[in-house]
Amino acid sequence: MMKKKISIKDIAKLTDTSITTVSFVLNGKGRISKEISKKILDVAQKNGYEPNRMAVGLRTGVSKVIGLIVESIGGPFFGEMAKVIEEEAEKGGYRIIYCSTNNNLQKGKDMIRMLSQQLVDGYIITPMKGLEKDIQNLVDNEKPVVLIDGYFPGTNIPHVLVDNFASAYNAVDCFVRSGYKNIGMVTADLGLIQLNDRSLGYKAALKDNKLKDSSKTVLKIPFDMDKNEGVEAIKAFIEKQKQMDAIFFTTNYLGTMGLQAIKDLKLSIPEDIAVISFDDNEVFSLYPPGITTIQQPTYDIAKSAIDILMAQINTHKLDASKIDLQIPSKLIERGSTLAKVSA
Amino acid sequence: MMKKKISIKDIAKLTDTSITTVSFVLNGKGRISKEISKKILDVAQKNGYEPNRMAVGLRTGVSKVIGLIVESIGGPFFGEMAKVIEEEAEKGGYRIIYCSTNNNLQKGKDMIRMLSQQLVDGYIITPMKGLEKDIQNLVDNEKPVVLIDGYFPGTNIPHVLVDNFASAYNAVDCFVRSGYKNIGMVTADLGLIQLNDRSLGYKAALKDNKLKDSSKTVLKIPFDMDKNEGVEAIKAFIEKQKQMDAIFFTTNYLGTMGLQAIKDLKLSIPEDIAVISFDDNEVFSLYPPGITTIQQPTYDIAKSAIDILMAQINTHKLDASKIDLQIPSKLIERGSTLAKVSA
DNA sequence: ATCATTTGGTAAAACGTTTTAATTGCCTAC
DNA sequence: GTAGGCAATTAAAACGTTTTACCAAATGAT
Repeated sequence: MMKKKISIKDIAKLTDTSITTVSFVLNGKGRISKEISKKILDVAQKNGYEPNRMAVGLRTGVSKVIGLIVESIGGPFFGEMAKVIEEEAEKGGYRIIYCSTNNNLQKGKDMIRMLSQQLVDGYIITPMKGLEKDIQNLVDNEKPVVLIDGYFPGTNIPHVLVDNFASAYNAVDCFVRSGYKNIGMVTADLGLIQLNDRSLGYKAALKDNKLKDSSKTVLKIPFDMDKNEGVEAIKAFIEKQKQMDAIFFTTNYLGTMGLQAIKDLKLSIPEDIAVISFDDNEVFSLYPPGITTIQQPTYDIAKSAIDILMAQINTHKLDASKIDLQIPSKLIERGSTLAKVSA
Repeated sequence: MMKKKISIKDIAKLTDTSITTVSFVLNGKGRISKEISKKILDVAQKNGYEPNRMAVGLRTGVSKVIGLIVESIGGPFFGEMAKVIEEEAEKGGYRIIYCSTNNNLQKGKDMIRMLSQQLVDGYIITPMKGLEKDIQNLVDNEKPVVLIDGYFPGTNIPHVLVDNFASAYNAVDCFVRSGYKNIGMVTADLGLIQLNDRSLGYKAALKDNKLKDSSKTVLKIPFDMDKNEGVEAIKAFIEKQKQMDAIFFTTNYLGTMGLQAIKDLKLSIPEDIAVISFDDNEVFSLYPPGITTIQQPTYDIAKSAIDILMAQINTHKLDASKIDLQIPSKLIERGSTLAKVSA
């Protein structure tokens, strides 16, 4: 059965022309007469000719593949992104090769090294601490790169992400508008700039609202803590901060851990404690009384990222080094931040 | 800056040997003396030599890439799978190129066609109606293929999936054990064999338990219905079936729609209605009182799939056509199926 | 009529590898 | 000492494209 793939050479033979002619016709390059063109196109069509990407890649140095390196595709945030990126890339004839690092630095380095074996034409990467050198190296070698969801302060690598500072600021503002005054925060210890920006936004908002900004109101979950331990830590935190009437979770997974903790403590939302979490997801919309969240504009982020990458790929001399896109988020207000009734 | 990639030819020049010698040493093939080997290895190492995958691919016809075609990587089920597959593939030096079809048949066909341009060495595909021909074609051309999450009845394509029949059967059994007798089902109209198997399991269990099996107790949500419409449909269904005291949702997304519907109707779980859903996820564990779910063994499925694929790739003559792996699921019992108290 | 230009087409090199078959020198056996 | 065998190395072909440079014939200008 195994019908051999047909090559440009076969087509040349079949149409009594030369390899060059066929290549020209197929790529619309040289000047070939209508008749011959038609004949070649017909034969190619009929035999289902598809160019051998390896050969093209070898000859041209272009793979038509872009590398997507994310922390974990499992999350609700990246799944959505991946979809958009893939869809958009496909329009330009590009495919996505996907790798996840699971926050493992060595794995990240390995992935970059592997992909750089003239395998991909560009990169979309969620940066992690320690990868600066490797990524900068790509940029220096004139490989198109776009960072999403984070960036490296002080470097010139284009990036697009949500406006973390403003988002966190707005969250606190929302609490304040509803009458909450003792606002705690739970964040993670991943060394990620985006989390840091969220912390800064939180602190700035507290300050602007003349609320107490004690380091006591902040809990940092170590990056290697598992889910159960995390829940316990949050429970302890809540019990210790008796006066706290609102909590801001800086990531989606912290938010669900927080809900578990609050449930375990048999506290009610928002009467005992109001809640806002980063990253909207199904849990938050469904969980009674509905959890107020900061919805990241995943579509916009992904779209912008791939657009910028494509622009770099297509026009070689584009200077993308100054691109710093911070996209506003949307605060989805739900029951967990209803106005406080009494004191 | 742009340092040219070093090639095997460069190494040959640098070490005063031939291209062949270098290739042999690097691949541990020919018989080359220790000294020369060492010299070559050293130079290669020092210059960070990496083989050009395109060239290797062209010459050998092996791309070291496998294609993963799924319905949507967004879902909780596939995100997890993708991770395992990627991890496992990497051990064999393979990378994953990923595409999603969004249940669009043409897109599925296109993806297969694109990937087959000698781009990938094997496929892991979640099958959809209408793709039989295209996939069978791959198999006929001796491309390794493994289907996950579904299969084509009557064809000889290896597949691995959860035991849908038994899983649904167990769900009904669980209801019965807890005293529920009027058990409805909500499923989708996607033409997927796995959903069909779940329906069969449900019906068989009803029959074995001598419960009424009326087509009235089954709701089929059309595949093109959006979320809100779906919720409304489920609400109407519940209101109409007054005597119904338990519902089985055949997929994860139907389950969350169902929760929304039940919430809207202000019914309480499990007093007014007991619930089981396919596909465990965070919502179900968190949503009070905890929703009983059928947890798919994602790890096992993914691991088996990639293992079978690798086996096919590595030993060309493996006959995988008879592989039909149905892996048991795990019923996670939570509050939504607590024993019924009275009648 | 002659030279320049355009038009339609092709030969051949190159991309970086793998692999087959050949070459050289050396050793062993008779 | 010569035929055969083995060890170490390499030349060259091939994978399927793209592209440069060239060629022949036809057209146009003088």
